[in-house]
Amino acid sequence: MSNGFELPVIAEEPGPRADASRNRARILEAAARLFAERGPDCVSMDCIAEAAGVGKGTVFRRFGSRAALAQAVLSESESEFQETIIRGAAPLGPGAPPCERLIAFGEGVLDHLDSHAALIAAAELGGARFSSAPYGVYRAHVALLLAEADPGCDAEALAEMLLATLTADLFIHMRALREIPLERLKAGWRELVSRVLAEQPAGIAEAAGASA
Amino acid sequence: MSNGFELPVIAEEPGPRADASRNRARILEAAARLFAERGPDCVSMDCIAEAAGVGKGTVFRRFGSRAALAQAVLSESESEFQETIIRGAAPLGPGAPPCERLIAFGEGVLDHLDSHAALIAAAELGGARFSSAPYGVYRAHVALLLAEADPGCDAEALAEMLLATLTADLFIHMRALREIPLERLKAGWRELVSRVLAEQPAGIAEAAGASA
DNA sequence: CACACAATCGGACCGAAGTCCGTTTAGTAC
DNA sequence: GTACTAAACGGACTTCGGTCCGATTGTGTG
Repeated sequence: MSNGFELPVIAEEPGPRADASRNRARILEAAARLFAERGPDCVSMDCIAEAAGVGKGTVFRRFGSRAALAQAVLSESESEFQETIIRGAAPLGPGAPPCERLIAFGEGVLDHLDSHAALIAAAELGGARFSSAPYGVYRAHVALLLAEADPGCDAEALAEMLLATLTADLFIHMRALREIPLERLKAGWRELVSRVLAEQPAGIAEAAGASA
Repeated sequence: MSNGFELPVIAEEPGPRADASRNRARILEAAARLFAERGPDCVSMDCIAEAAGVGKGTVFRRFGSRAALAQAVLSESESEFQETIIRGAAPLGPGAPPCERLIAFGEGVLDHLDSHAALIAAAELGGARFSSAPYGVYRAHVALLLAEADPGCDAEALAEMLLATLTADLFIHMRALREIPLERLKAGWRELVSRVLAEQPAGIAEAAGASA
């Protein structure tokens, strides 16, 4: 590989080729613009490829699928939100009691959905939701808060169930089809979380569990 | 339309043509068989049409979409379950207190998912879940039980949120990907419902709601 | 600068859902 | 039995997500 006189080659990361990263940026830009202009449902992948000035194969090689492209378009606002959760001010960030943080978290997600519902729905298509990076972060965050607030509960399962109430599909159904205003959804979330984390009269689940 | 001597034509319901209903039955039979044999994800609509001995156009004219066909295949076991909920024995049917009925309902849905997850997932594709007949029944049922157990709550919103924890997508994710056993999912549901319907220390949601 | 090679490109291609429309047929009236 | 019509039929067609592979090009080397 090298003789004694050259600089040692330390796992030289090749780095992406110039045209590759340029095309990646072009595609993201075109996708973001078209999604915003016409709505994600009215933009095909061919269309994005053409607008970006690349072949369709390139779009799929870079992003793998339509859902993944939508996730990539969202990733900026997404990391911003995650940053606020992890290092931001209370009650969203650390400092507030877990119940309040959980409430603030759900309200934050609902706000996020309110601005990008269609795009987030596209990013969650076909089970992509569960394998996405943000979902992993959310799951860990909610489970941690639950465990902190009530060490006796099944935080893993409850976290996943609580997150199920914050999907884009349900949000769109509630807002558009059933015409429930955003504020009522937030109130519903507060109600749900408050009840889940209220002090439990001992042994309720066990007593009712007889129906199994 | 008629002279005075003929029998009056009283909004004569035409009824379906013989070939139409025969084809409908054939398609349902073929779809049920193929879905069961190969799994819903490995059966195309062309394939079902061929197996039923009809053209693809006929399949779509009868059922409208893949999701709707899956719903039709499920409808028998579905109505059975609904019958049990409405007129069956307690705690699933009437007679038990609402909290226990709600727990039994969720456990019943989870059992249903355990036997038909893939097919139910196919039936819920693309927002079809919310517009399906069963979802309407479930929503009304859960909202009624919630209102009965706690007249002060937002039963509509809570019902929709609780149902969100019983989707096929989440079930498949929890069972297959995260390897959570059925019994733990049921325990999670019991825990969730018990907490939501436990006696509320007054004013929790309002106190916490300051984070909005 | 010429070369080599690996990474990238791009568009032809594929399978599947859903639509369209010319053709066929069940049911009815005579 | 014949004629008529509304309904149903069926398969060609369109669109779209995703794959494949031969052509192209960026980049490091001598």
